Amino acid sequence: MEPEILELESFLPYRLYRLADTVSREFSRIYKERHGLTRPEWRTLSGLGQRGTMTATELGEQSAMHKTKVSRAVAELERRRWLTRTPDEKDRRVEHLALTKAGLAAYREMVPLAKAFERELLARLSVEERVAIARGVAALEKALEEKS
Amino acid sequence: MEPEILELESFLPYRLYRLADTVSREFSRIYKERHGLTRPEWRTLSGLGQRGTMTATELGEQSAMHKTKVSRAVAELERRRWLTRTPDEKDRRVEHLALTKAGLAAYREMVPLAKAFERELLARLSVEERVAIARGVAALEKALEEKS
DNA sequence: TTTCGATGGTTACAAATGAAACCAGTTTGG
DNA sequence: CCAAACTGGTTTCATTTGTAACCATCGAAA
Repeated sequence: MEPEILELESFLPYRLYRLADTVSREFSRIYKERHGLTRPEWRTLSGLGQRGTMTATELGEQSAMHKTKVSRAVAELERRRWLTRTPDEKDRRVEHLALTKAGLAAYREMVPLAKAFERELLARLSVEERVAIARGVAALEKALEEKS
Repeated sequence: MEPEILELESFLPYRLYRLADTVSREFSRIYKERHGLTRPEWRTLSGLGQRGTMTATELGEQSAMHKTKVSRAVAELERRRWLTRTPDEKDRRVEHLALTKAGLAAYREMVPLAKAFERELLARLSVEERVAIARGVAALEKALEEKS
C-alpha cells in the first residue's frame, strides 16, 4: 500500500484560508490607506455603524473578535474621538458604545466603498457561481455552528 | 435618502474570513496538539511531503506564504531534524529542501488526520451543498488569480 | 571584465495577536 | 449578610507576523 499524500492545493481548509486571506488583504487596503484602520478597528466601526449602540461583549459576538481585540480597537477609536462610552445604569461593569459624528462620518464614507468592493468581486463570477458560493458558504457556516 | 448600512453578517469578505478562521483554528488543533507545529510549519511539512523536494521560494508559492514565514518554518523544522538542506550545484543562493525520515514519519502520520478532518467537515453538508462550496471556491480562486 | 539590477534567503524591528492573569462589580447559595 | 463563583472589560507578557533592510550570489549589458 503506497503512502498517502495530501494535496494541499485541493485541501478545503487551506483553500478557504488562502481565499479569505487574499480577499481580506485586498479589502483591507481600503480602510488602511484611507484611515489607517486595522481590521479589528474596521469591524468595530462597522458594527457600531450598523447597530447604533453595543457593549463590548456584543461587539465581540457580532464580529467574531476576541475580547482583547475588541478592547484595543475600542480604545483606539475612542482616542480618535470616533466613539464614546456611556456607563450602564444598572450594571456598572458595562459600557454602551456609540459612534460620534466623526465616527459616523467615517462609517458613511466607508460603506459605499465596501459595497463596491464586494460587488466588483462578485461581478467576476457567473450567476450560477454566485449562487454556488452563497449556498456553500451558508452551508458551512451552519455546519460549524451546529457541531462545535 | 437614508444612510446606507452595511450588514457585516452578510458581507462576503467578512464571512469568508470568519469561516476560514474557524475551520483553520479547529484544524490547527490537530497539528498543534500533536506536534506543537505552527501553521507555517505544518504547511512546510505538508508541501515537502507532497512534492518531495522544493526550494524555499517554490514552497512559498505552493503554500501561499511570505518568504519570511517560509524561512522561519524551515529553520524550525531543520532544528527538529525533520528536514535537510542541500545546496544547489549551479546556483549557490538556492537550497533544496527535503524531509528526513523523522519528518516523513510525522507527515505520514498527519495525512490521514487531515483527510479525516476534511471528510468530517464535508459530511455535515448535503451533496448539493458540497458541490456548491467546491464550485464557488474554485470560481473565486479563479477570479482572484485573473484580476490581481 | 566591471558594474548594476534582480533574485534567494535571512535578520532586525515594530506592530498585531492570544493566553492568562487581573480588577471591578454582580450574582448565587448558604 | 457574606463568601465564592462568575462576568465585563483591561492589561501584561510571550509569540507571531509583516515590512524593510540586508547579505550573498547571479545574469545581463557596457
